[in-house]
Amino acid sequence: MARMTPNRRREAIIDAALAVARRKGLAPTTVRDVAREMGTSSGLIHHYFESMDHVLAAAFERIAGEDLAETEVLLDAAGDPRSVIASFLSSYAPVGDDWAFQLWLDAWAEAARRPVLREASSRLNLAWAALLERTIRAGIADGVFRCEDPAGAAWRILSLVDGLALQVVAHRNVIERSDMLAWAATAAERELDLPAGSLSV
Amino acid sequence: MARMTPNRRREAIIDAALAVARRKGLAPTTVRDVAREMGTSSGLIHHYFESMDHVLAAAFERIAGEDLAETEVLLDAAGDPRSVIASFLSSYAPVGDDWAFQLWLDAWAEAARRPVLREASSRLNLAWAALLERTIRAGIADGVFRCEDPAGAAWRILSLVDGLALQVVAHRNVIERSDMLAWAATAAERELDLPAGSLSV
DNA sequence: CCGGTTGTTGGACACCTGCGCAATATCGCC
DNA sequence: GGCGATATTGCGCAGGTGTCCAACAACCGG
Repeated sequence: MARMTPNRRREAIIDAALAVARRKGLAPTTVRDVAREMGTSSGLIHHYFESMDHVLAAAFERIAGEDLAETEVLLDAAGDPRSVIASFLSSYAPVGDDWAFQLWLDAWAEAARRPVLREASSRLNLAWAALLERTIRAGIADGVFRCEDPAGAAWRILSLVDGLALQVVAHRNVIERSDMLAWAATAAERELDLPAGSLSV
Repeated sequence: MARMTPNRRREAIIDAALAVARRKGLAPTTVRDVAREMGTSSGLIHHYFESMDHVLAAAFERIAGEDLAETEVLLDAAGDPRSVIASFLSSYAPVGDDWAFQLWLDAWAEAARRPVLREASSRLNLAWAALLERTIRAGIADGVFRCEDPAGAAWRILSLVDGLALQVVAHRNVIERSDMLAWAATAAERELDLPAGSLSV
């Protein structure tokens, strides 16, 4: 295959790993899968990554990091903290056969067995909570929200949304996306002392 | 190995599978692991189970079902719905190197790839939500709780607790067990219109 | 006591896994 | 243009996986 500079090749490997992981999940993605996806040999992957764990961690970090960055842009763009929370909730709710959240499920389960993945996953989860807390504090400063414990509220909202999304993705027939949205909105409104219905679209 | 009646052998296989899964998680538990744990040959397992997926699903169902049954006894024993909720929360919070909740993480992640496991997992999750809803309704009838939407409240409390426990188990350094307990109690008190602090021990 | 039913064995099968390494191909540089 | 550096190959290695099946052994009814 065409020779690439180390940086470009690293990115290409992560891209390929992500493409495969989107299709079949993080845990069952193998070296050979990634190589085939790239159209190269499998040895190449070990030339750039210490182990397969590092590849998977990098792939997961890429997609989760992108989602996080998008939401951060959203936060800086929209001046209104309430609409930031509202679109946070609706963007978090999985649509259709959404494999992005499945990657989170895989990451959480595999964290116990793959230290590198655990490191990435915990760092990204902390970043999400921090982002949420920042938004809440901004809303309090604006006088839109009222909340005694922004850090706790952030973790409660994030964990609730994780727990709900988990049901939607893992068991397709248990919770509807619309339930998730309604329930998450209700809880967030209570956390931030907003009038009922002000977070629903 | 000593010959057993079909029923006893089936149970023995599930016991052994569970013992292994407790140690290394659900996904990495293999036929040979279970056979070695039982002290028998691996062929025996396929004489009783259609596939390895069925073994794992049965093992998961056993442990999750037991936890559920224990909590159901708790509910029937303690007449006070508030103390039922309180002990639900504290029993849900993982202690130490608790691999029981790791089995839930594995089940949720593997649900997408193992239909039999998904079926068991979704059924048990529904049962947990139903149990919680029943407790809430009992509390409303007793005049202890006030809650407009018992079903929604049940799913919100359950999902929040799942989301928090997930952080405790998957990333050990992100959330402390004490945080989880405090945050879950706060949220549940709001859901059920209880005075702040009445669910903490 | 003997024959048939059936629990149990242990290895074969085909396939997959991550990883390492000598050989090869392709690049930039002098 | 040749040379050194290095990106890339392709396969081998040791080990793992679920599943299947002929053979063996223990039990139970006749």
